[in-house]
Amino acid sequence: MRRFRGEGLNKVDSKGRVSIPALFRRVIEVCDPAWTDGLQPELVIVYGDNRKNFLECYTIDAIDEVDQKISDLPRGSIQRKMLERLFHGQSFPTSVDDTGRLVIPHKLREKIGIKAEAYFIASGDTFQIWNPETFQEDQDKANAWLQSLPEDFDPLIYLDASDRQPDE
Amino acid sequence: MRRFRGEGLNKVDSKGRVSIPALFRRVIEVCDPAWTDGLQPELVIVYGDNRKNFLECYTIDAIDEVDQKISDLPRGSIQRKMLERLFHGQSFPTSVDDTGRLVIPHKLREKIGIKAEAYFIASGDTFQIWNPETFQEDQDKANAWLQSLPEDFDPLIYLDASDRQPDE
DNA sequence: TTAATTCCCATAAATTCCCATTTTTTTCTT
DNA sequence: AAGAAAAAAATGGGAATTTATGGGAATTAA
Repeated sequence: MRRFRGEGLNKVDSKGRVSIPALFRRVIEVCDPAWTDGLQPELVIVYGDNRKNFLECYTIDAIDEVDQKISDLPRGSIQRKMLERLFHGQSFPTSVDDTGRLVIPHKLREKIGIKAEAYFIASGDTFQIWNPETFQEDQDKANAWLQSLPEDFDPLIYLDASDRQPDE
Repeated sequence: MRRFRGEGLNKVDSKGRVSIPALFRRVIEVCDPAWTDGLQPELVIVYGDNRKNFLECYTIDAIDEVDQKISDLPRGSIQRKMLERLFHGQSFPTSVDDTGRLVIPHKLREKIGIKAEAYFIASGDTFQIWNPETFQEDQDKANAWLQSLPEDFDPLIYLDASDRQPDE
């Protein structure tokens, strides 16, 4: 399973069109089982979690995996209802056009405050679309936190945490 | 099997006509075995569960699946009787007209309190029609619940629950 | 025969498609 | 290693199509 990597800043035109970073397009293509050369690879934009001020973009493979897990949850459970609303309701299926662009609907642009430019950043098997200023603020916070750590602290130490039990 | 995805808010006119979000129409078409280009694709509105304040719309494929399961239940059982009443009796078969609209009968509009606008939201292999205000109230509750969770809580964590055994 | 429903047509706005140009990156050649 | 040529990526604009919506005539039902 290919993963997204990298970041990018592109212009958004008056129709809401924006180029997807070329590296991302390769991943979107490979992760759409129905895609073949010449077709427009599909993806799904999830936007419903109002605690997040960015759009989360899923490949078809990634969203299929989520859908499968949702359908494994008990019918009628509150968790299932919430996740169905978020991933089935508050999401937007779309595709990459033949010039490598995506159309972000007006409503979604408004939601995250995108005007003339959109910032893209990889996040594992999804990527995020931010208003550049909003992202910068978030990044500043992250940097401040890093600054607060000891000079020789290595963030990689966190990786080992996943080997341990929760109460360790 | 295609699934519904997305949401939409459309006007209801004095005749009860309302446009179905275009993305939903594609799914309704594909999931009607009898449909072919030019025909009006069919669907079924289920409205009998009075604990729900929305209409649930089934594609032909989806309702066929439900019918099959009902007919597998023992004749005369209380379960079968209930489901037959709900899905066979308290349901309304209809079709999408050639301008992409649906007519919601007066009785059904009244039942869920629809006046000038109808809100559509996907829910897997069905979609729901709500009075916009009613949905918003429901969504406000969901949001409040999300807000009450820890800052970094990810609803996706529920998905992993399906990997575990029930008593784990 | 009134009222309700269906059918048919019209239009404005939004979206998609198609093509052209610019910019950036890569490759080739000297 | 520099510059030229080629390829790929990003961007812009207009035409064509689709969507959402409104209204009237024809048809059906009560």
